[in-house]
Amino acid sequence: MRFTTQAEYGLICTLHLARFGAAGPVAAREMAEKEDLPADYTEKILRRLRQAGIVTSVRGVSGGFELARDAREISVKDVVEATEGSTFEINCRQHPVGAERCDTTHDCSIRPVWYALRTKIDELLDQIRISDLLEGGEVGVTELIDITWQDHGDTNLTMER
Amino acid sequence: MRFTTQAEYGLICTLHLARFGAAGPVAAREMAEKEDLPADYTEKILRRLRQAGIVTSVRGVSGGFELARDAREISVKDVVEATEGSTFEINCRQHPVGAERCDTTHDCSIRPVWYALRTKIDELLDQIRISDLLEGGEVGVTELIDITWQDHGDTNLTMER
DNA sequence: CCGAATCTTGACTGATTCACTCCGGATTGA
DNA sequence: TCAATCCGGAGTGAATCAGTCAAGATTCGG
Repeated sequence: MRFTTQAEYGLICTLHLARFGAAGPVAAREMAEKEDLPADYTEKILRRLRQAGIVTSVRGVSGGFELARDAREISVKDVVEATEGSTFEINCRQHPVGAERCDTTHDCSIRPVWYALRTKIDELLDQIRISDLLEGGEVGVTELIDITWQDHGDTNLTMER
Repeated sequence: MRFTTQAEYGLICTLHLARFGAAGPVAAREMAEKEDLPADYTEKILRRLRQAGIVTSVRGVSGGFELARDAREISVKDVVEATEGSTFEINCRQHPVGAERCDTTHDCSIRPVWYALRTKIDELLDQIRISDLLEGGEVGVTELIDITWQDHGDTNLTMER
């Protein structure tokens, strides 16, 4: 199981706009060149990000793309869902293993595993914002996530231990 | 992102053996028929489970497959890794987005996200054992996982709250 | 108002993966 | 010996992936 290049490119583009987009819209071609990504494909990804409301586009000569909102308000989950369509797909619906077995009326002890997994994945990806990836580099982000995911919303937990 | 049918079939087969395998080895064809799975494909999956040491096989006329160890000692992660090869693949190695960018010497703030996600996924799938899926049905398993995943190994936490 | 730069949409394509099937063989019990 | 089973690997059609390409719409500078 893996994410396709679209999620990766989507994050790279969003991150690029968060870094360099303050001065005004960045052209897709320029972004692709700077990030060393295939130009036409980059345009396609940016289109998806726009359709999802993550970036806005300006047409015309000095047009390009900008973040639609603050980087703190854009999660990795937003970008992944925009580019891949979903974070973790439950097979029961789109790729059922036999119509009967995967019907919701049929009792299946495996199904809760996939739902739990999806919840877990979404929780993590939703916690991580584009702003978190902007500074601190790889080491900084690693430390940040380490803290974040031991938290689960109970802020006293770490201190009490 | 999703798991292929192999993970699903792998779980179904392992679960089948946990349920009905006590009396002796179950033939692949018989299992496929009872579980309504494609016969040849089922054999292939069982082969992978055997190669991973999850099941053992007995050849000859009344041969078949049995669990290699107690169902409590087999996690969903074991089965997924056996059938799919891995739980969550980090693209940086197998599907790098440009050799330079994904080189380990290059600082990449996105990489920690994928590593954190893999850790999360593995944690959950490792906690859930085949024995957990045997009884209680879909509702029972859902409740069990709900409890399990709020635990994170700190057993006092739930009580103290 | 023309043309260059840009975004927009959708069709198209080669490579890979998925979800199987098929076949020839090895092993074992009756 | 023979039938039932497992074993290993090759083969196959369909879907998905990772892009490309072409034709059009929009905007700005001159």
